[in-house]
Amino acid sequence: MEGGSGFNSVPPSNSFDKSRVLDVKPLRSLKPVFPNAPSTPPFVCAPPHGPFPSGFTPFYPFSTPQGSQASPDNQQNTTPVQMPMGPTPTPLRAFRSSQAPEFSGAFNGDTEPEVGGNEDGHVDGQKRAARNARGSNSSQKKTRKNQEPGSSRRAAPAPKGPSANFVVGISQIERDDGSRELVNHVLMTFDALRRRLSQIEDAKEQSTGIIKRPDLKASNILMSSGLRTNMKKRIGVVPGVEVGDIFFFRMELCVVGLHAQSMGGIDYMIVRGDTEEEPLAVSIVSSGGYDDDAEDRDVLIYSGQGGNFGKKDKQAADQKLERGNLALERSLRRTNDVRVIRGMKDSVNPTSKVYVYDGLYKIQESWIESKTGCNIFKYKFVRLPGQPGAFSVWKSIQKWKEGISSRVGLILPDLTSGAESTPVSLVNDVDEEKGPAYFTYFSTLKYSKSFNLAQPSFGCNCHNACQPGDHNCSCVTKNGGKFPYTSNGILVSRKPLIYECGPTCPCFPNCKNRVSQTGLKVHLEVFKTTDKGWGLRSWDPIRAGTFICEYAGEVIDKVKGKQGGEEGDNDEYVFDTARVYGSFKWNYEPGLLDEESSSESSEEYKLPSDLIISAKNVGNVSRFMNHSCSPNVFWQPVLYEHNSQSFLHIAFFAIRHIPPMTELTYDYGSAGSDEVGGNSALNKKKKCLCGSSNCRAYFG
DNA sequence: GAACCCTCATCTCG
DNA sequence: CCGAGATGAGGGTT
Repeated sequence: MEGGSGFNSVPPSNSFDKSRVLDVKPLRSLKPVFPNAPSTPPFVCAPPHGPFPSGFTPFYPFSTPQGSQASPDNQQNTTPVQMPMGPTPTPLRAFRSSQAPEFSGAFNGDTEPEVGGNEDGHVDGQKRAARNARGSNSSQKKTRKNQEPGSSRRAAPAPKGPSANFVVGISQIERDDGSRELVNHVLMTFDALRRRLSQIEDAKEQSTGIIKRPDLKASNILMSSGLRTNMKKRIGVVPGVEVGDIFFFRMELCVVGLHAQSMGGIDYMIVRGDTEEEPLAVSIVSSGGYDDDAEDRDVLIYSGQGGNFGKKDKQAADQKLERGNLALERSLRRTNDVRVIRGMKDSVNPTSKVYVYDGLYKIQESWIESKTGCNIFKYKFVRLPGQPGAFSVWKSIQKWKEGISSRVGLILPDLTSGAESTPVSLVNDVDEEKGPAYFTYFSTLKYSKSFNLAQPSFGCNCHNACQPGDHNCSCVTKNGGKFPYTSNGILVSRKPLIYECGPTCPCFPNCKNRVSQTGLKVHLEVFKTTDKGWGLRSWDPIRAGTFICEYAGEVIDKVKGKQGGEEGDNDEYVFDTARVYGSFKWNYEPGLLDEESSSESSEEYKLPSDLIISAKNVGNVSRFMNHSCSPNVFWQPVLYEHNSQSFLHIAFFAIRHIPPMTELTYDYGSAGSDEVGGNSALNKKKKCLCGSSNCRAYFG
């Protein structure tokens, strides 16, 4: 693979290594910008193929015992996609007969079927509010009746009462129908709360060994505050949720309206036709509890629910054609789209799961299988064509990792030549360029002198790993008494400055307060973008708050002026904390918990002094991260000691959950206008290519 | 391993 | 008979 063109991969030497030479000019976001269309859902919901057969089919319950409804055995190896032996789709004439023109749109979200029952969630909201009140969270805003009795929400979409529709900034309409911004906001609030609750839990004495569920607590608070969106159930696309989006908790699916059941795998709604009501499936979660067949990328064999399979001390039984199973059956006949969420093991954190929204599917057939004498329903889901890859991307990555198929366009399997514990691949699948320009890989900062603090500084005295609740640990104290990371190493809050344990501290290297010093944890890839030169992305899913990498390079001494002489002027690889960075909010809102001082959770950086780093000649993966005006990564100053001297570092963390193969970006900020040389600062600005809806057009 | 939470279905009461 | 509220069942998750 590597013998080829361009450069030689020479064995790594531990000393100064100039061998990792990649000799092409760097390029970093310099092309003209074509702003993307606003973030509409990435695909249109087109009917999968051709016109459907019309007319009636005789009522076709597969509940009529297994007779002719073949088990897949006798058709297993035939082509899966076209015309199965399943029932003919019944057109949806029963609904909106007056104006349902074609079948196609009728059930895919264009026209909305009536929703029966569950007129709203307020009842539950109140119940929960009451429940919470007796618990410790008494501070939630009261859920009010935000809908007058008798006003159907469909009939009266406009906000009614003047102020009645706002709780924590989300209007009733927004709670019904979301948007990308809203979904992101809700998810970020959820996770910020969750992290904070974990932090509180971590800090408790071990004696209270009760396992708490911060995810449930967080969602509880959101739900009872009305901080959620897409509450209105719907078939098809959920506004603001995109194919490929990932989630780490079932509750996240709930609060954004992707899948309302907190546990159940099948979510459905009652749809009212002219004559009768029937349940139709809107979404399913396949998470491995049943033996679903998820080998194929576009096909999913899904098992019905119930029957006590896999549960201990419960008698297995036949599954019944009711609830979710019934809804799936009806959806098969109605051929409506069903959202599919695939859950799988999180490779980074094996005890938990990742859920990938894999877009819309249709149910193509169903049958009954027998397992240990009991009947199980099986449903064959087939993915609608034309949607962006989601689960399939995961499958590919899995193959790359197993070495079964190598990455297309792979130039180097590890451009760090072992300098990092996790390899970083170098890939170009868009053109012939063989790699970025020469630089030396180095995984941290090169300081020419120490970072002077007024007060002398020393590490802690812990002799094992520092404990979150330990007030004798000076490192914890320096962080305001709050451990900056959760037990699985996720950053809780942005802060003016984070104090980690350093080489001076006697605590073990596995101390949780050294997150930014432990090297890369996710498998990154430097890749050629189509219009921004080289960029950075990850093979692994990344949780919000995950440490990604630090900005490595040579610290520039301001006194000496511009290092590197003339070239300093157009050094594209400078990181400067003195730039102007737009403020943004990442932390939990203290009002949602019983916490007073919001000043304590300031997100403004406060540095002992400015830090300028150049990664032009020496650097790590960070130098490839491009700018975006709506980034998914932010930087955070981190301080730790070495030989009684403090050193400042810049650590990058994920703003939100980042699906695999999504480009990682952060906000480069802009040079202040007070820069020496007047308008030279302006000249240095570059056109932005981030394409986000709130793009500032220039950066740098 | 235990302690959870959301929705739907059904029941009760006015 | 209807709607509002209460209660129970169901389904896995972390």
